[in-house]
Amino acid sequence: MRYEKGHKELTRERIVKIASRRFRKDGIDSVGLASLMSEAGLTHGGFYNHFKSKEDLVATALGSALQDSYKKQDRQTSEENFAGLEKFVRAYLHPDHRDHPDKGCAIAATAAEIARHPEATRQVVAERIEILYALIERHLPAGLTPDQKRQTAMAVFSVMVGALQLARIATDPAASEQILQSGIAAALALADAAAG
Amino acid sequence: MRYEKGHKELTRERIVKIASRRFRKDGIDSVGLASLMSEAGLTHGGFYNHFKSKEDLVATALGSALQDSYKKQDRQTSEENFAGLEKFVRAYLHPDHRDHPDKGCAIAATAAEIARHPEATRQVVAERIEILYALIERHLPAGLTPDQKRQTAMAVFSVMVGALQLARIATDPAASEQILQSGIAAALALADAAAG
DNA sequence: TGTACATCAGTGAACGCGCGTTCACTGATGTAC
DNA sequence: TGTACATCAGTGAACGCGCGTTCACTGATGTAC
Repeated sequence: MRYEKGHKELTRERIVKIASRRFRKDGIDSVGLASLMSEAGLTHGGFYNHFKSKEDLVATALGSALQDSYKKQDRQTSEENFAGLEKFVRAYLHPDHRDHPDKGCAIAATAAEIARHPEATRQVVAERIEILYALIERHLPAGLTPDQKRQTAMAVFSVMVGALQLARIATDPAASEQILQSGIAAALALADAAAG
Repeated sequence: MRYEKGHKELTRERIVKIASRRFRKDGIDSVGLASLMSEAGLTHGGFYNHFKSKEDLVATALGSALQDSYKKQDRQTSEENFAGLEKFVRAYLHPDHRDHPDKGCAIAATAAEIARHPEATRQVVAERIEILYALIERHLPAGLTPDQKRQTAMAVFSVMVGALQLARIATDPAASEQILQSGIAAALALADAAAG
């Protein structure tokens, strides 16, 4: 049957939103198209009206998830100074984020898996990561050269991603908490050291 | 048919070695038991003579991969000082390691996936990570308290894991190289700052 | 030393199931007249 | 305004395939006598 104008676009957005949550929760490979479509209230046959392949959806959903993360972070930590960076880092390495990957950073949730995907998908993600570096750089001292800023932003994000993943693996709650804390301290120390 | 003494143990070790390589190369979920057994020159039916489930193999193979990593690192960087740490960090964040996950660190290759596995599996991995923290701590200045050492070791390893994964995602070779360099600089700065 | 038998690592077929992808079909709405 | 028809998002069955797991069977070797 024929549907009202805008109906297809809404359905597509619904699929992308569900996929971006499920990929972060269960990993990309584990999520089947049939279960995804059924969660969207559809049968799986219609998937290819919206995407040319699963890989197409993967790139779209990861890109969307990362864009949403930035919007959220930007709203919360708009101050372009060290305090803003501290808020950003503390929110990222908060137990809430550790315990809810499905609503969190898609990089931390799928990094190793993304690395095994085709260049086209990695390119989409790489572009979003560039934006994230830029977002971190905005909070760094003005005196630094662009290269120093980029270098520091990369290191800060590396420690954030690594610490979150290690905290998620840890079985001992105290050890997990300590990893988060060490990540916060390290990220801030790196940003601070770059300033001095 | 009946086999010579020690035959079964050799077969088991062969399966574990192949699994530990394949899990790092392709991810845990993507590797099927049939293809694993066939690579070991066996049919898949015999798998359950050696392991009680795929999950059993996953824990065994990850534990084995990590143990092998430590042996290798220990041989290469036995100096218990900053120079030893620098060697360790530079080897970990070397392009060779980035480009050959199948022979590298199992944490960096599967971190987010491990976090989704049952507690028993995560426990095995968590114990190996503890050993890795201890290995890093041996290279830190003697003056630090045990807590300071642990905190620093966690942060150093976090930045190593995060940087390696981000370098593997990057599509631009120069950006990938820069991530590795920023990780090296950051890991050493963190260890150095802890000393001062 | 020679024979009879128990052992058990590995075989190969089968279980039900989900995978990504294709395709002929449906039918309410938008469009053309 | 009313009728005829084209559109196309979504349906549901089917494709070949691989998944983890189970199980009755094989047959060369080790063991007992």
